[in-house]
Amino acid sequence: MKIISFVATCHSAWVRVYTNKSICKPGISTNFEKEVKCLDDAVTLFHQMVRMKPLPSVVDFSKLFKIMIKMKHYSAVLSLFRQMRKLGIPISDFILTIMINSYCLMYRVDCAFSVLPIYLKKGIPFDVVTFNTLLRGLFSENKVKDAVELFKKLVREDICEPNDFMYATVMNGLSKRGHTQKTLGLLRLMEQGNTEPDICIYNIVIDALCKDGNLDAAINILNEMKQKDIHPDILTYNSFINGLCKLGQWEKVKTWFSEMVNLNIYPDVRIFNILIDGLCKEGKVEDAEEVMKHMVRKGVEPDIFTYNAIMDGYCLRGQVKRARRIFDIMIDKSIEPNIISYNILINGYCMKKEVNDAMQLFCEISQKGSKPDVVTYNTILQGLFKLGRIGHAKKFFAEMLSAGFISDFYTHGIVLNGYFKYGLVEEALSLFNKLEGKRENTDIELYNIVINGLCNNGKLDEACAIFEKLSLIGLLPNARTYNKMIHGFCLEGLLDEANDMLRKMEENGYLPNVFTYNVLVRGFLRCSKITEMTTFMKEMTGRGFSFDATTTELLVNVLRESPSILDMILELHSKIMK
DNA sequence: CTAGGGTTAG
Repeated sequence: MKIISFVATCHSAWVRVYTNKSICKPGISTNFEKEVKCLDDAVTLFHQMVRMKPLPSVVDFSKLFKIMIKMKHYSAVLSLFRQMRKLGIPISDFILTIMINSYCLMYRVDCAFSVLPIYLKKGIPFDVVTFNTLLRGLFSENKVKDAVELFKKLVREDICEPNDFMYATVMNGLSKRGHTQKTLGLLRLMEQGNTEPDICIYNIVIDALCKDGNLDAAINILNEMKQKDIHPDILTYNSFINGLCKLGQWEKVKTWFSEMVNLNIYPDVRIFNILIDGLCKEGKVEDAEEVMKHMVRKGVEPDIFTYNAIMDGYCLRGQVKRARRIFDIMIDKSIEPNIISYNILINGYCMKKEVNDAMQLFCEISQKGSKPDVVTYNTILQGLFKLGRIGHAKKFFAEMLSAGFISDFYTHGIVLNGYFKYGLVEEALSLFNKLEGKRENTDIELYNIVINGLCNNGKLDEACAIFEKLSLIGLLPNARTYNKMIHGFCLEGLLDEANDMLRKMEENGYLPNVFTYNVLVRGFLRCSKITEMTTFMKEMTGRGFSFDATTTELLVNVLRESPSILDMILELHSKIMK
């Protein structure tokens, strides 16, 4: 059954159960929310409030600040807070937490810590919320080490007893930054302590495992949770369905979707978006559009995520014109495109080498009230390098920096790769040296690019020197690093050295993969070392790897010259085919 | 009135 008819069936089942229930939002209506529409309103209200006699309570000030934070006027909140203190208006622990949070939301966790002395001065005790807010701030600036240290300190020195909120903050911070095992460790720690993990905690762990593609482990956690009589909710299903979509396991997606509906969990726009995005990434954009029509019929309105996913789906298939039509439809439905919508289309144009259209759209962004971001620049840079428009690319990179954008890891990768690809070794190394000087050289992938670039430009010695330097910087080579080095040795016909590198790779726990074998086979092939080549080919096919296009082409050429290896090739071929 | 979990682009 197709996904769409399946979704439809599930949905009708749900609608039968729920049609009579009305969904009511909890009413958080305050007078403020209606009155305060912009920053000016908030400031005006604040000045009215401080003149009132008697003064409004600290709760009212908190409410006002909360609204301002919602409107993202963080620095204004801080400035009003300073005025409050100057006027001698009493403050509370709530207000102080709001200040800490404002700093954190501005990515100024250092300033957030400087609020702590005010607690001491006013005799307000720290509580678990104070530290929890600070932990969130640390994570949001990717200061994982500091966050973990603070958390450990709180526990070790008995400064505050972590509650479920704090565990959730730390676990979410860790899991979102790839530390799935540490997240799992904290779950186990909780189970030993006084705080019982709740559905939120389990969802964090399950989501991390699903994102890693480790669905089996996620299911184990789900079963543990069920044994404690904690039931999965829509977010749990979200994680599983997302994980299954990414693995392309559509049959299982159906099973989980139907299970969810049978539990009377109503699919919302987010879970439909996951489904739609999964279908689009797999090239099934028509199915995705069907799902979208279905959700509209059921009263779930598509949002910007829905449209962006479908646009990306068409772009990935090279149908930028259709993507553009979706873009226009979205605007007709009064959904304002965001920078991601533009980036998707720009990427679509760049993939088709239509960089002029991409540039035109780039110019439209600011006219339409949006702002380009680093992704926009990276996408266009990549497009320019792809077309070999080096001069334009250099100019665009310079423009990006002078416009105040901070180049990121992707930018550096794109520019370095581009320079090396067109033989601009000097420029590449000059940029690389700058990055090393700014200590922006903490990612092994950056080194992989440089090693690869040097090898491809006949500078094997310099590549070796950089490879040797890795341990000094404290970076561990990964499988790609070894592959690039092996590739470099093979290019120079240094097959013994390539073999040594392969040994090192295995010693450090990396099994040769499909790239390693292809590179080695090509290396031996080029040097007509047929016996060695045969050994690798057998090992390779034995592990289920096949030859890529470049290797196949080389093989065909070699066959013309030495037909004697034909038998062996046919034998290996039949092994791969079965 | 302060804090926690799910979807998009390079």
